[in-house]
Amino acid sequence: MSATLLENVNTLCSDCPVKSTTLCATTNILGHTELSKISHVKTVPSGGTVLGDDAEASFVATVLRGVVRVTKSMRDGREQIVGLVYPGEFFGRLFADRTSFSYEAASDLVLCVMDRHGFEAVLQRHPELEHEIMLRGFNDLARAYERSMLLTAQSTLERVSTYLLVTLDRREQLLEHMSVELHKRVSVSVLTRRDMASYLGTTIETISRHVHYLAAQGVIRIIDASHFEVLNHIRLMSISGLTGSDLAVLSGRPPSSTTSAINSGYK
Amino acid sequence: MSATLLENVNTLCSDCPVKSTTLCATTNILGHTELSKISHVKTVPSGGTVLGDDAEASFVATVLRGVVRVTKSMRDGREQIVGLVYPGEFFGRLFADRTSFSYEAASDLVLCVMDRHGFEAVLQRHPELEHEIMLRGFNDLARAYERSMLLTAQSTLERVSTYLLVTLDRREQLLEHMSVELHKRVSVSVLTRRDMASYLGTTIETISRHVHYLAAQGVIRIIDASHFEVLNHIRLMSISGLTGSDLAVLSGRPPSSTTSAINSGYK
DNA sequence: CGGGCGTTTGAAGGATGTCAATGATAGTGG
DNA sequence: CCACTATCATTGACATCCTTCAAACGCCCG
Repeated sequence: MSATLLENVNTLCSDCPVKSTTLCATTNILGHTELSKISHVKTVPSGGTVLGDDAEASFVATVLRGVVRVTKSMRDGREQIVGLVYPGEFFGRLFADRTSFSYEAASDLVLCVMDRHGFEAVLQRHPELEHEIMLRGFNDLARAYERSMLLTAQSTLERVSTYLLVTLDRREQLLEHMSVELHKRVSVSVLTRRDMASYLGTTIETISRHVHYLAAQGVIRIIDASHFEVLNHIRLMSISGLTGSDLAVLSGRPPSSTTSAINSGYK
Repeated sequence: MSATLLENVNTLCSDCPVKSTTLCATTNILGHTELSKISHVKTVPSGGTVLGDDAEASFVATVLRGVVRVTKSMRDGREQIVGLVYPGEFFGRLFADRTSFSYEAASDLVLCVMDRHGFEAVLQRHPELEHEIMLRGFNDLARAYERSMLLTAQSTLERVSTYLLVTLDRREQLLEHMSVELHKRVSVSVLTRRDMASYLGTTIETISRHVHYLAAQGVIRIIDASHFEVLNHIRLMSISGLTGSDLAVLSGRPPSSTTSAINSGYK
């Protein structure tokens, strides 16, 4: 694990790497102050558990750096990744005492952790924040529905293609925010093959085969096991079978969230 | 279609068949009055479209009778049921101009329809209602995650078993509310085989085979194509591979929603 | 240099989809 | 009232995608 990422983490909100996309950006100074009072920065090394399954839901958090995997286990031990949480996104179980899923570090994590009860109290005083939480929940739901289709209607090759497109999209979103233009068109998977397989509902062998098939077709170029240059974006989209708006939902770019109109009512 | 179900529908809230489990039950007289002003009863015959995909999200609704199927289509025409909405539950796309999914009548429907903008306005004036909408969204999300696991980690036999258990549970919930004790342990599928297949991510042939396999094992008794008596509940649960709380989530029985504590803050 | 982990590659087997034909049921019109 | 037709469900034979099992390879780190 790259220890450098977890060292010397700045805990000032003004230096927050995702401040423009978090909940904090949707409230006023007062709400912001209240939130900062109950939050603190926490790091979790890759593979670590943030919140176990059926554990006390004592806190919620925003991801500052890294990716959280949300998993669900069956009685016999089979485990399945049901969702991923990317930087700027919020996760945790609100208004319930116990978690229904396990939250784990898919990579080295930097989190902005908030006490759950404290957070719920802030929500009560700030309807605009609760509104934002609700909207984010709707987006999560749309993404989950999209994934339902992905996991059943799509073949494994289509799923792998979709995954490459989503990671590419997410990477470009991050670069946009950081105002950097280099290394575009490169899809970066923070997940190990094992996690990819679990997330896509298949096996590491099948993924390996499909990735190499796409490379043989000239659609992508394999840089290393987790970096892929997308050579033919159109073709990759065509193979994935998805529409642009499908991918937007999966990449966390809400297609037409007309939240501003209603939001203004709260100010 | 059974036309009788859609005839002479009573439009009085006091006669609402699901009044104890709807949103309406979570607000005060004032909110209730506001809601009733913007709502009206609407019937849709089985197979009809309630809201098309990428249509104007002009209204939202509560299901009074019947089941709504939420579907998503791919470019090439493949269609997938991503969710079902049962009586007492709410559906629709809030705070967005266009739907991302298609909502269709899986059976004859009686809906309590509300103008979307009007409903959003009521939510603004009644935080306790928006809070309830949010909680229901969280439950929907948990159910969608549960389904992600179901559709990938589980075999088709396990999925069929799960479906039978869920329909049994939902039926018993309905009977509870209606204070009737007859025909317990009978699983009733309102879905056609085609819809079942789409919902479970498999084919009608596979479902047919598994249902008959379960009957041959003495786990269920096939009454007709849509009615199944569950003879060995323990065994069926064991075959499904799920835990009791997994099934609770899928059946719409939230395991431990401690909403009362926070809700009291609003009153 | 050696061990362990992650990935790749190959071969074989199985679960499930596909194709096809028959049977059951309900609604329709004569 | 009864054939007639359409839709749905069942059943069988076959095809195939994908998993499983197995082994080799590469790479990082001790």
